[in-house]
Amino acid sequence: MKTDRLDKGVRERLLDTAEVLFAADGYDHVSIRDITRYAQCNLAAVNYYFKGKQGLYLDVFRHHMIPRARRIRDFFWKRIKSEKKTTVETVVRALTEAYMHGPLSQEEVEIHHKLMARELTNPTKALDMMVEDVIRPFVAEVSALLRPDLKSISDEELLLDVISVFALILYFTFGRLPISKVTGREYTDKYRDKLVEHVTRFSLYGLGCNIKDKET
Amino acid sequence: MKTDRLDKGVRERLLDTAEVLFAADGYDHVSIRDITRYAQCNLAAVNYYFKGKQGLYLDVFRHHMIPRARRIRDFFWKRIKSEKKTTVETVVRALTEAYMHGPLSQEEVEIHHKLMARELTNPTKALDMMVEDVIRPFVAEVSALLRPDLKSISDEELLLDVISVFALILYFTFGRLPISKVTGREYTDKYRDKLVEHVTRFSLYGLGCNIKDKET
DNA sequence: GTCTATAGCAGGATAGAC
DNA sequence: GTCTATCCTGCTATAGAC
Repeated sequence: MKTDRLDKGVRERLLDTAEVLFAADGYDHVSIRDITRYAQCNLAAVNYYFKGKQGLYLDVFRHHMIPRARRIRDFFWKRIKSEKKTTVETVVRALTEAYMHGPLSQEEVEIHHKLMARELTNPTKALDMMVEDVIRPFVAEVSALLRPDLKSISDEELLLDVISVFALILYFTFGRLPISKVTGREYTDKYRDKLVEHVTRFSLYGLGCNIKDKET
Repeated sequence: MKTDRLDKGVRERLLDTAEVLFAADGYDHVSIRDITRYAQCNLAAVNYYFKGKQGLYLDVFRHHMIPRARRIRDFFWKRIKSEKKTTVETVVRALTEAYMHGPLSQEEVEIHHKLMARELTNPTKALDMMVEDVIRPFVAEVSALLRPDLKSISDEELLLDVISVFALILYFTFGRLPISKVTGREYTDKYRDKLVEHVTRFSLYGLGCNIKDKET
């Protein structure tokens, strides 16, 4: 995200900068004075382009967050379609890796989840957008994929199962802070690999399936 | 928490009120003007008793959050000690119910998790206090309880397993908002029972153990 | 101990020059 | 389209009367 180059146009620079700052410090702690200073443009530009701070915030979701979430989804689907056969294991693994080793840079993952986490605790219109445009459809698609292999459970149970898998993935991705505090381990690349394995295994067992042994 | 009665003393009223308001709207959105108005005391009282807004916030954690978390822990232990034999199932179930059907009123659960969720995304000194005083010891205790039944895995795996169980419990407790949006169901008592069953089952399977059938 | 009044600052928004 | 200057509101914190 260090692409706030001056050749990008004020509008884009504002979106880039605002996203980084909002993620880092939260909506309230960031002033439009901060944003315009970092974006190297004038204070009034925010009002000119986005009709105010709130408008800028929503446009960050419209133009960055939603497309980025779609990239995770596309990555997942490409993976699924490349498999000969979709089993519970391939689905869960593809999902975990789409988040943890997917199309997003580490920096983007960080930003994305910080903003999402903030929305969960301070819900605004942006959360509704994410739920409607990305989360709900994605959950539905994953549920449909798993349906054939989990015949014995109800639709409602299936939904809760899928949510649980997402919960684990999200928790281990965005909860790095307390997790690091409790485990005493930094999120190095190596540790992230370990977490991917852990989440995949735990989810698979959780779904009631046995995972085939697989060299890590 | 509607116990902000005038006979409680200004100090206690301020702690009660501040907790409710901070949980509902977040530290930044709540002014000491709001707090003192609701607590029916003077604006200057916050500075007099707590040396400022931040001091009040930290004292909410010291005097409400930490003791409350300890109550969950105590509830869990009482339950464990009443069992003839501690199995993985009894531990997981006791843990889930301590959070979801435990010693806290629904209102307290709400407040507690909102404040914790806010700390996770906006970490302050309060999070360190919670981790050191409550979370880390509790995780260690649960790990020790499970150790005998999960001999085959390393300490590190065990820790991740325990964190995963907590992750599910916390997600389904504090993540009610997006979950309701996705499932389209309100968190009624009946639905909460269902969630307890789901979390317990998913965790047990996740830990690699088979759950005995049990009438729901 | 409790209150009023106010200092002192920072923020969002906007009017209007260029 | 871009910028400066400014308005207005709201905040925390404190000084000092009672």
